[in-house]
Amino acid sequence: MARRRVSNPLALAVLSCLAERPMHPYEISSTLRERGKEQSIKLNYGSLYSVVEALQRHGLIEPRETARAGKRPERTVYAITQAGLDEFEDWLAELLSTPVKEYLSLEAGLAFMPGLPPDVVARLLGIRADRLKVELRAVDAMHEQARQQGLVDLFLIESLYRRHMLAAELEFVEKTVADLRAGTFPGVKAWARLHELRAEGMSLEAIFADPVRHLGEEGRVLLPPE
Amino acid sequence: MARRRVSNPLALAVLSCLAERPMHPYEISSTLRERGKEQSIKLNYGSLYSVVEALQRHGLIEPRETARAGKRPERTVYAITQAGLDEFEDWLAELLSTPVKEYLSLEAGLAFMPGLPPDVVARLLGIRADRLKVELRAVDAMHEQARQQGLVDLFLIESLYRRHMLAAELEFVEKTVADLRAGTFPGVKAWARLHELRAEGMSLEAIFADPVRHLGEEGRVLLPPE
DNA sequence: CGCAGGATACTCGGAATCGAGTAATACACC
DNA sequence: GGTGTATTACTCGATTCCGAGTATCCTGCG
Repeated sequence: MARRRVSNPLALAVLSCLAERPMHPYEISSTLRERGKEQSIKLNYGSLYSVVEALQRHGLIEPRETARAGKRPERTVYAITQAGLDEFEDWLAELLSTPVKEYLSLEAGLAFMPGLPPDVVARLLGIRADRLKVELRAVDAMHEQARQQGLVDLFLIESLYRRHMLAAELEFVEKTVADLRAGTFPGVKAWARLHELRAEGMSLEAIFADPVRHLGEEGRVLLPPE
Repeated sequence: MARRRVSNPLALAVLSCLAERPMHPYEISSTLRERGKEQSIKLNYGSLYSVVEALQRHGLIEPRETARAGKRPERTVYAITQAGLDEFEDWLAELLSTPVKEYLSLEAGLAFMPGLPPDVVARLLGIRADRLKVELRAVDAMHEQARQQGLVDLFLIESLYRRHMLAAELEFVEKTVADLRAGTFPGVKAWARLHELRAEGMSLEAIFADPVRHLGEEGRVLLPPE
């Protein structure tokens, strides 16, 4: 992703619009919004205009005409160049063929999960599960409506993917909550004990200094591997 | 996420380390790396030092001592404050309980998928599926090794989540490839025809002007809803 | 006819990001 | 004792991001 001349995904959206026909920046943003693409690509004005400028600088698009209606700010209409078309296809091919490491917010949360006691984590993840269900219902309602308007899957595919991933996350969260609640989550006893001691005023440093003594055999997992 | 004083997730990682004991920035980075957290949180030096400075500015951490060994650059050791501990717990709770809209790169790719012909897309997604399988095997090997070293799920949870999501993505990609190959993907005929016409030199604008004529009945989906 | 409210069309500058570069020390090995 | 490579520990500034703010125009309604 880093080696692309213009790396903001919004640039791909701009190229995609201009591959259809010349437009001015604001028209691009309206078109994307109308088609629901702003669900898949972060769209904000600041980025749009700087991305358009960068695309022009690199010869991927070029200004076609600058019309001025009345005292409005002038609108510059851009057209895609051959280099831009090539870049669009190449970029799209890369996006489809090559997984990139994404930093999901839940992954960050889970990475530091032991920082809260297990019963609290179970409660919080339970809340997340409820919210995911709400989101899933909203996506389903949207699909229902889109289908009634005659839209085929071809134009909903990114949303279907989104739904699939939401459902997968829900599955994982619910399984984790169940394990925590049932006490079958490996290491949960030492984890709970650690937070009890902390609540009694013991410092993490003191607990880590001799985990087996403070947390029992399960505390052994805190010792360095060697 | 926007209302947090320091919004870079790396700040959460810093707080998490300092909740254990005071450290200097470089030590934080080594600790995170050692524990594999840099898989879940983007860690680079530039961000680390600016995040530490921001945390200090907001009173979430404070400098404890600045040691200088020889002519080395001085190392400032930071400790977490009570405000920092509160922020850590609150942030963690939010991450666990509240889904946020993430912009996945495949979602962007799928959103503009019709920009390439269906057979090409099928091939590209096939490549992606292969790469996902490679990644899954790598994750599995890592887990195998971690378990042999006595690590419990508690410290692998973020990686287990990652694996779960990778598997879900693979499932979606394989299903889509199968539908495309079988020709059962809704709208695929018009989509393929559109790229044939383009290859013959017809412009997208011309095709969109009268989709039903150029693409047959299936082309109707390109007409505006009304 | 006047005017509120929405759509159109951007601008701006402060904040965040990033990774290459630097510079000192430690350690191994010949 | 010299040399080369790895590790420690950061710095810097060029880019990128972003969203609140601004200014104009259109439209319908009383």
